[in-house]
This record gives sequence, C-alpha cells and structure tokens, in this order.
Amino acid sequence: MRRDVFQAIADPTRRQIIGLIARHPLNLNAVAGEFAISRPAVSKHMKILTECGLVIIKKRGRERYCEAKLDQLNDVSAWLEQYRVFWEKKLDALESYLHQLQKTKANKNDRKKRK
Amino acid sequence: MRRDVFQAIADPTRRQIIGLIARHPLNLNAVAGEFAISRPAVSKHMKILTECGLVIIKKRGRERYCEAKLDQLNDVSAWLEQYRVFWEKKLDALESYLHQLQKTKANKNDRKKRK
DNA sequence: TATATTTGTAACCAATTGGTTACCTAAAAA
DNA sequence: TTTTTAGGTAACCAATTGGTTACAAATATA
Repeated sequence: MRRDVFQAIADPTRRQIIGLIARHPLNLNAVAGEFAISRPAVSKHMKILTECGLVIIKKRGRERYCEAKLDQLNDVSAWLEQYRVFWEKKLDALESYLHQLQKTKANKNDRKKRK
Repeated sequence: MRRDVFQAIADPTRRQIIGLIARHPLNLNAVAGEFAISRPAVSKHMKILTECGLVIIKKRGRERYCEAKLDQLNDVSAWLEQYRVFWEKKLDALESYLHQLQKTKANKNDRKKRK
C-alpha cells in the first residue's frame, strides 16, 4: 500500500515516534516503552511510517532498529511553502502598522521638540 | 471540538479545497461544483476546516463565502522545521560529494595539462 | 405571493483507524 | 538444551471518517 505522508504525520503518536527516533535509531521495544499503548499498536504505527518511507528498519540480530528517513517531509514542506505568503501577509501588515505607529510617534516627538 | 490542523490537511480533498479558496473566497456551492462528491460532503470537509481555524465563513445573503485563513499552517511549518536538518543533511552530503568529484576531475585535468 | 436557490443537518452506511489480546517464530542467554 | 527476549501478525472491537439521500429553513427572484 503506497501510504500518504500527510496521513502518516496526522496521528500525534506517529509524530512523537518520529521525534523519538529522529536523532538516534531505537529498536521497537525501546520505542514502545515510551508509550502507554501496547507493542503491537506501536508496531502498526511503525508499519505505516515505513510504508510511506519515513522510517526504515534495520535488522540486527533479533532486534529491529527503527531509523527515521525524513526526506518525504519535503513533500509536506513544499505544499506548505506555496501558502506561506498567505499566512505571513497578515504579520507583514501588522509589522508595517507598528512601523507606521513608530514613525507617527517620532513625528509627534519632533513637533514637541520644535514647539 | 478542537480540531487538529495536521489531521485537517491529511485529507487530499481538504487540501484541494484550501488550494481552491486560498486566493479568492468562494461560496459553498462553487466549491462543491469543483468536486465529484456531493455538496453535504464538501460541507462536512468545510466544517472540519473551520473547526481548526483554517477557513472562516462569511455570510452574505443566503450565501456563505469560504475564506482561507492559513495562519494555523504555521504550526505544521514549525513542526517540520525542527527536522529539516535531518532531511537536508543527505542532500548536503550529495552536494559536497559532487563538489569533491568536480575538484578531483579538475586535478586530473591539471595533471594532464602539466604532463 | 409562489418558486427557485443556497445552505444546514439528520439519519444512515461501509471502510478505515487505532487499539486490544493471543499466539507464533527467531535469536540470545542461562 | 531450555528459557528468555524481541518482534510479527491474526482476529477481533469500538470509534471515526468520508460518503450518501432526504428534508428543512432562509433568502432571492419571477
């Protein structure tokens, strides 16, 4: 099943798993130990993460090390970027308003001084 | 219900809806006209989008204009940013490898010339 | 005023999701 | 060799999701 990375990161547990293994790979039990849910539940989440390519599993003896491979997050980033202007426009407007306010204040002070 | 923006953008139809109204607000029928699904289905998607604050509805007469308000996408962006180094590391490595290759080539050429 | 248009929403349905317990296999340790 | 330990997976379950049709309400138009 070709999984969707948007759907993969929709679940908060899966985002936590990513956070957990991003820096250092962990074996499945170690990951499961960090959550209140059962090991098979974590195993299912991990399967979804591997199916969309965000995690790769490396076998070492009887252990499976889960390693984050976050390249796919670039898809999400690219989707977001096309909208950044829309959500930052408002901040820009606020910024220029504050800037304007600053100038007005400066003018007032100038006039005071000139008086 | 306090909706999660990650979950809101997990659905491809909702991402399309966002794309559709990001530049210009549209009334609900106009949005529904762009999809093969029924109007109530679109209405449900729109409800999820408004519940997480990505869309606001403005009533004008009997019409409801759906307007994108994408500030919440910043949450997703912020979550992504903390991992950017991990997924760009590999590209950097590739880049420096290519750069190295380029230099090696140059050396070879130099040696050829010097011969 | 009568009719058409825009929308909300209830009731329903099938598929998916996120979880469980139970059981199996393979590898490591005693 | 026997016993732990790590992990996969099947079978099941309740809640959620994404869709439908049918109907009601409010506003515009003829």
